[in-house]
Amino acid sequence: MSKPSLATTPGPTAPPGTTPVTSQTIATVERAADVLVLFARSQEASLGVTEIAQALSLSKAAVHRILASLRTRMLVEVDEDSRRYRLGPTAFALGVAYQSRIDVRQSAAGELAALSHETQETATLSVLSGDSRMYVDQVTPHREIVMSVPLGLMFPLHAGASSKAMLAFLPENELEQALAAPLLALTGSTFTDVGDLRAELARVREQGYATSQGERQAGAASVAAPVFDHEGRPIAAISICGPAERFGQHLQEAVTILPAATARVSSRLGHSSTTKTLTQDLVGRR
Amino acid sequence: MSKPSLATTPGPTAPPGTTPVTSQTIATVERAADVLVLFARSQEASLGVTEIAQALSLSKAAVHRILASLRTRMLVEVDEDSRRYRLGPTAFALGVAYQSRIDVRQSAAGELAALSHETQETATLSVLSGDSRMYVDQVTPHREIVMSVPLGLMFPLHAGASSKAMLAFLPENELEQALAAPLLALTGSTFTDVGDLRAELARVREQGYATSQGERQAGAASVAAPVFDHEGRPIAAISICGPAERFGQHLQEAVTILPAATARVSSRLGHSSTTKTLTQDLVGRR
DNA sequence: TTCGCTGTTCCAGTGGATGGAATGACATTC
DNA sequence: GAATGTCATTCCATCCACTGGAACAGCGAA
Repeated sequence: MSKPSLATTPGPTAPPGTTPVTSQTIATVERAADVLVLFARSQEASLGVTEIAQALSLSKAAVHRILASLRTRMLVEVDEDSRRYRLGPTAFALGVAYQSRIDVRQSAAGELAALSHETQETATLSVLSGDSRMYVDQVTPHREIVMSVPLGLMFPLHAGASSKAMLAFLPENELEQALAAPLLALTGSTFTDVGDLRAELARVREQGYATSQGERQAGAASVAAPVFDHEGRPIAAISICGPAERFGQHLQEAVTILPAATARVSSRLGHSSTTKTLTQDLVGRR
Repeated sequence: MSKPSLATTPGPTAPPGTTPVTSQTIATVERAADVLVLFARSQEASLGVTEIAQALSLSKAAVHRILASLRTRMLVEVDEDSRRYRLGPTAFALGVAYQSRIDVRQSAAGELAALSHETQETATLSVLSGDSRMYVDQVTPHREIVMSVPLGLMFPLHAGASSKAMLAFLPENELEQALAAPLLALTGSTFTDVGDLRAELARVREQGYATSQGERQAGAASVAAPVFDHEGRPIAAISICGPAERFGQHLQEAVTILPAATARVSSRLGHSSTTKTLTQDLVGRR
């Protein structure tokens, strides 16, 4: 037993992401975090104590104490009448704080607006986090039928143009880790065979961008290119997306302006041409 | 000793708001919440363990364990190189979830856009939470010089038009509680005398709206009116605000359209004319 | 009323969080 | 390149505070 026992209770909620997190953790804090995550994920506007306790396999007493604690910091609020709980203003403050800190969002905001304007389709920004990605911004064009993506939700890295754009440029070990998990089908077009996906990722590396026809969302088409940080790691992706019936044939046109836009964002984040060679090495790999 | 000892350690971070929260709480969870709140409040993009430990008077070991725990749920992230921590994507997800739940935001969005368009000034939405308020939305006009308010930050209830609009219609006991605390001056124009403020609140109740000339923010002028929920409680306020030198003289013009807008939002939230009589009772009070 | 369902509080027992000190990992300085 | 300072991280025995089952309370429905 050389490795220290990782105290973490292997609860129902998914463990680590890319980083193993070997450090000692506090079970109570993780439980409290699970409660918050449950509020974020749940479709319900408010949750009851019993409901939460069942969903997380905790005792009602424990959930009640956690909610009382979160309440003192206004992370959750209680409806005095129905005795049901909902997220509090501090949750909003955390979201605003996160947005203002991630500089990729500021760096990309202008490009999103320009891309959306030029293509008259929706431009989105996703960030990589662990083994998932999340939309953090979008700009929709002024027209009747537009595509709108859900902000703040996690999506797997094997489905959709933005996902593949980042996945393709991940370091070998992280890529393998991502491909190790079963490839769940979100739609009928999602890659579910690892071999097919590997071939697709090789294409993405050669081209520098990825396309998708309804892989994540049926009826949607998109092009996406990765954004690199100062170390040459893919940390975000910008996509242009729209309804498949009208945008499906115009993906190639969007490709002419997209990689230039992501390159500008990358360079603003300190991604130099020297680090770029690092990504060039990946092109040949299978 | 009829009252059970409330276990909560009376830490440096502010305790309860309006609701006493007598329930038993978990000190560890409150500490973890304090860490998150610190991230939200801090201007720094990232924080170190020692920094956090000092700010919250906790041991480095405790802070480290808390961060490790929050990390497993991606509420915070680590920069592997600098070993400094920052908010993680789950923080963003919580913010988005909060936004999508508070229906006052949806109900008011259209009104904000219309008000901003008509006045060519900034329209804002604040929500009441405990003994503070927070901006949750704003619409700025398309012109060179515009006023922009900070979303997600807490402000006291005695300064600014939005604050006074809500404070004036609070139930007696909550109003007294709010007035019990010392009235800190945010600018030279902030009400710091309780008597003056009471007289001002009586005016607000008669008029149905509040005005401010630089009470919260020097150089800003604003008009605000309250939004009521189905129980007749003031839960939010809509304001129109702009730079004092050009908007200061036009407050009265904005008043003609603002109360109608807030009334529409209130009624959308179930505020009927019968409950309105409840607020009428307040008008006479001193 | 009685039932069944909530959320909340109580309690004693013990498992786990605690903090001081030791260690490791970098930078920065001499 | 050794030495110093400053971080983050880990270790460990102590003891406190979190735990969960059960009892209680409050509500609406039958």
